[in-house]
Amino acid sequence: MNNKPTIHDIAKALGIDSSTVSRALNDSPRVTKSTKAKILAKAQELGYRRNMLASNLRKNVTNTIGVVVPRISRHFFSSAIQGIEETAYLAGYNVIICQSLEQFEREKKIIEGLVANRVDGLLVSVSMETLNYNHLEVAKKSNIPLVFFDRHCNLPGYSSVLIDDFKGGFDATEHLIIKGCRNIVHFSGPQELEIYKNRFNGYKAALEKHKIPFKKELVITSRLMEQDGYSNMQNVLDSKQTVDGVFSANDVAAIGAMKYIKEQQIKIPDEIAIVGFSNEPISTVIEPSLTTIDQSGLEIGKIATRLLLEYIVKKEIPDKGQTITLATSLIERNSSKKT
Amino acid sequence: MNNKPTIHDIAKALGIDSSTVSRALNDSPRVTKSTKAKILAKAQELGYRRNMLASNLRKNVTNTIGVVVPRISRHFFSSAIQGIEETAYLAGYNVIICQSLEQFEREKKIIEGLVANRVDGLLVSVSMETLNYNHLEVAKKSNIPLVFFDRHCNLPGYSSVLIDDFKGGFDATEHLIIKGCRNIVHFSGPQELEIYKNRFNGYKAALEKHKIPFKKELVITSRLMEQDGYSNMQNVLDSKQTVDGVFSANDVAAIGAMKYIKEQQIKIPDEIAIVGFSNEPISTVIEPSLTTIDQSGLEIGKIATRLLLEYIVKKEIPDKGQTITLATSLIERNSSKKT
DNA sequence: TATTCAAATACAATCGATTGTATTTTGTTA
DNA sequence: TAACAAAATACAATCGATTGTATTTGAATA
Repeated sequence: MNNKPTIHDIAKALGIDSSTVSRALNDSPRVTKSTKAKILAKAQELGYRRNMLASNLRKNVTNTIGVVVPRISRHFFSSAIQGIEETAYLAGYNVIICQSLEQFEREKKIIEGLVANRVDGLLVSVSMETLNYNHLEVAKKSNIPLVFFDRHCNLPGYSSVLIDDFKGGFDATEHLIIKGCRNIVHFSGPQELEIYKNRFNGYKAALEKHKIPFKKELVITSRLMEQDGYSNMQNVLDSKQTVDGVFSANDVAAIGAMKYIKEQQIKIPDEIAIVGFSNEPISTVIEPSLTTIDQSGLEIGKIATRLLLEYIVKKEIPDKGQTITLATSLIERNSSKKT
Repeated sequence: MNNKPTIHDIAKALGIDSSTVSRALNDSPRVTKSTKAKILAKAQELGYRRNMLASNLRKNVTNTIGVVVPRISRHFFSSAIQGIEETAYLAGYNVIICQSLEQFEREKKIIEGLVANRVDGLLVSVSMETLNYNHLEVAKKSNIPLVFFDRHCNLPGYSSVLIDDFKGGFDATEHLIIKGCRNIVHFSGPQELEIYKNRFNGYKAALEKHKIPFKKELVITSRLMEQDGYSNMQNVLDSKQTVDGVFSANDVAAIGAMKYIKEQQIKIPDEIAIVGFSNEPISTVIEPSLTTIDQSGLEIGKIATRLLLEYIVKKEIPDKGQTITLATSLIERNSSKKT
């Protein structure tokens, strides 16, 4: 009772060979229907469960995809995970979800662990601290295909599924300009991450298009937590800059900024209009509701998984990766609804 | 290049036996320092990574804990996961996170998968659809210890780490009563789940203590999504009931209700006061901010993991489980701040 | 009934690491 | 230097399932 039954226990109980049991449990045509029935009944009776460790070791496949995201609690990532799971399960794959919590060391350990556990593929959205890519090369050396989604590394030989951050940043900024803003603060994230660089470039391009001079003192870089948005806003207002608009590279920091602005009795959007990025559910709850850039996590997850599964099935990692870019859309709400 | 190096490759390259390599890589005292150094260097050179499948199969241990939650995007669960991960990593265990999305079938498949992959233990918070516990018994039959957290099943032989839902429900309701409410609606969840039953019982007990007659038409059961809160509120107001308070068994439904109430230009808290449950971050963002019951996900995760690790280390599943109940606290915010 | 061939099943190696036991090597002592 | 204990290493079985090959079984045909 203590030890879990194996195919050998079933074989012994029926006086047959374990290979036949294995084939029966895998519904092989090499076993006759009647013995299959006997084996299945005995398996049921003994409460047999296949030991996937042994099976995977022998088959050198795990039917498992490892997913690494910065934080599962972010709506964007949890919907990406949902897209990943849906697609993976349909293809018969399991998914292991891991969060780096934006820490490089954790990310590194996680990837080493997933590689040691021989996942068949990896879907990665890197942390804000990831400047060095050796831990990712480990996967490649182990012949494990890796697809980036959303937050990628600019490395040759990897595929990525991204959203059009440049366009998103551009649209957000231009929206504020059209609403009449001329002094637009931008909250950006670590510039090592392509997504923040691109959103920032979109911001600059929109200013340029509308002949508004770029002022670097209006760009504040942080890790974009709620507290960062709050204190960034405080700093920029304390510095006596003229500010009539804020484009934050994520919603969470935008909400932090709004909390500070509201405390100061400054009117949103009339005195300062605000646009966020990601369309977190919280952006519909805050008052005024937050204008933001929508990015479909579900879709990015599905597409990235499909791409990864292609590589897994073909058993080959392409020499140069492909990049798929998904469109974003601006969702106008009250935080920018100037007349 | 195609195949990953094994201990045998290292052994062959150095002209020694693979058992020595294995011992060296595990830092066994049975291997001399100089050979250890040679082996480590060669392992490094070949890019060796231990195959955990083989190792785990042989050792009959995976150093992995499986976690099943309804939804990773809920703040309470993502902080519980953080507590679980912290505790587990310190003890040298990995964590596999899975979400049932409140679906029984998914939960069943997930648990079967985790059992087949021979996790060393399970931490489970059941879905709203879980009425039947056979899939959980499977774990016990496989000698895998299982600890419930937050949402448990009333099964003998399992340990649980819970919060004091009765007290939480009682406090929430009494708080509304003290604020002067006499017609308090309660949004409850599926009664099969102990947590909702207990919150409901707390609600009834508070009414009773204050001699307010219980009216069953003021209790509405749903799955407590935001949309449910919205339509529950609509229904109860349309039915022309007198309502001056709402105690929702979670924050998300409370927020749905608030959206409807605000649309109807009814004043919160003066005409209707509201209390939620869970202290989701969103409850500080909505206006008025939501009074709620705080439950520490981090703590519940840590304690449940410690308990599970005890069972894993002792290699025994106790005949009768223990139940640990954590205190809750009411956080008063503006949605109930009547004068 | 003997022969043949296909279907069903058994045998045995294998996946990669671990570990108890056996053997060899090393260093120490007489 | 021979003898011996201790240290270092080699041998071989094992974890549980899979799978190519070999053998047996059984049915059909001559």
